[in-house]
Amino acid sequence: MSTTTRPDLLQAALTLFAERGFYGASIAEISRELGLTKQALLHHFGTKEKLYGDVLQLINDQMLEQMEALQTRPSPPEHHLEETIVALYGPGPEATLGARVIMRELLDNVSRAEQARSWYLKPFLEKLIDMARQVPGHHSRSDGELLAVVYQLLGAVNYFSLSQPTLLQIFGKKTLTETKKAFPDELRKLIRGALG
Amino acid sequence: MSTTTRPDLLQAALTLFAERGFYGASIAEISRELGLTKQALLHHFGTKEKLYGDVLQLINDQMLEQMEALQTRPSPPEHHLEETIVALYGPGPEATLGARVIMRELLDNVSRAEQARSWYLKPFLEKLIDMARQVPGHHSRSDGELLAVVYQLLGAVNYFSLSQPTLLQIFGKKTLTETKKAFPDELRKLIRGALG
DNA sequence: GCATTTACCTACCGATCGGTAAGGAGTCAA
DNA sequence: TTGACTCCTTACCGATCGGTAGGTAAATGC
Repeated sequence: MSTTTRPDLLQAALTLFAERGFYGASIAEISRELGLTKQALLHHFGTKEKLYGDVLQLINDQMLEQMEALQTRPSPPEHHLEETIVALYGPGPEATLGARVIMRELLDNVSRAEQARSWYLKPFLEKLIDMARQVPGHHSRSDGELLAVVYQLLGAVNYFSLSQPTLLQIFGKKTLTETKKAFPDELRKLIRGALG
Repeated sequence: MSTTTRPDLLQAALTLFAERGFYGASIAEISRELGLTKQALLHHFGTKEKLYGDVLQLINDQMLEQMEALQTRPSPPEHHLEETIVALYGPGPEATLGARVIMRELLDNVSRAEQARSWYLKPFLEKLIDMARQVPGHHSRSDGELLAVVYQLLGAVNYFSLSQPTLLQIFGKKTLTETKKAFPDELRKLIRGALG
């Protein structure tokens, strides 16, 4: 097995799935990105669905890796969750590629046949729920209640990240720069409000 | 022009665009939903792009209508924004159809050629920014800063709404019921935290 | 040194995509 | 009665979709 082709194809697939979605990105285009034919891609991944599954797996691994990197520095639990959420806010476009794919997956797997893929997200969400339960005053809350808290925080940070290109078109560079600058501080205020 | 066909087609298109996205929903399937041929649909709307534009227009009209309905009851400004955000939280699946299409539009118009459609969202966002500025302590803040606040609140409510089908698969009915029950109260706590 | 596997290719498949052409059935006004 | 218009049809079109079949050339294993 070539040591570079497969990861390169995975990265190209991640980018195109993020930009155009599962239906909008064709395997011909993904492979063309590297000067290959779609049959080279099918040789490595079998089907488009399997390629997509591998992309989701890659994103999941990267997210968990990032979370564990943060966990090495010990800190009070409420800070820990706050830092984890804030860390999800990557202002650059390439930082949000994974978030875009996940958002599309959340939207799509309602209708697509194979739905088992949503389970890729479970470890990540459970880790966040555990973190929330460590916060003073939340020890005895149920998973469901904590999921509400966690998901609102996830939405607050992710929704904006995904919308940045569109917001740039609507409001222009100057306003969006102000927004990006104000975002982390506002986000921390919001997190503390939500955690009581 | 038939008075029922066109709105029916629009509604079917809205549903399918919400479920499968612009690329995933074909005009053949949309029209088949109503027992017509795709040529009947093309007769009414010309092209798929135009149909999609009309769907966005419909969603925009409905959202502004809902906002104006809330505005009739006078209330202190911080309550007004809070109620507007909370009202966006519709637990049912059909209530979030518009939000799904908008989310897909936010994701897609990065790559699609015609980007002018994102302007459909501008009046809605500007109205929210105005509301935020009425809140005590926020009178002198810039549009960009207020956009950060508003967008975090939008994300907090919308991200969960869109994710409900997936969360049901991951966590099961019992946990999700807890989450839905806890959601509005947590949301209000979060909003008050964000607005200081 | 020979067999197998890997990594790609060209050629092709049926299905479906968005869209065009042309016309039929019904309504309505002149 | 005729012409115009609306609504919707069948019959296509070229392009592209995901995927299969079969082969080649190079690397790898024994």
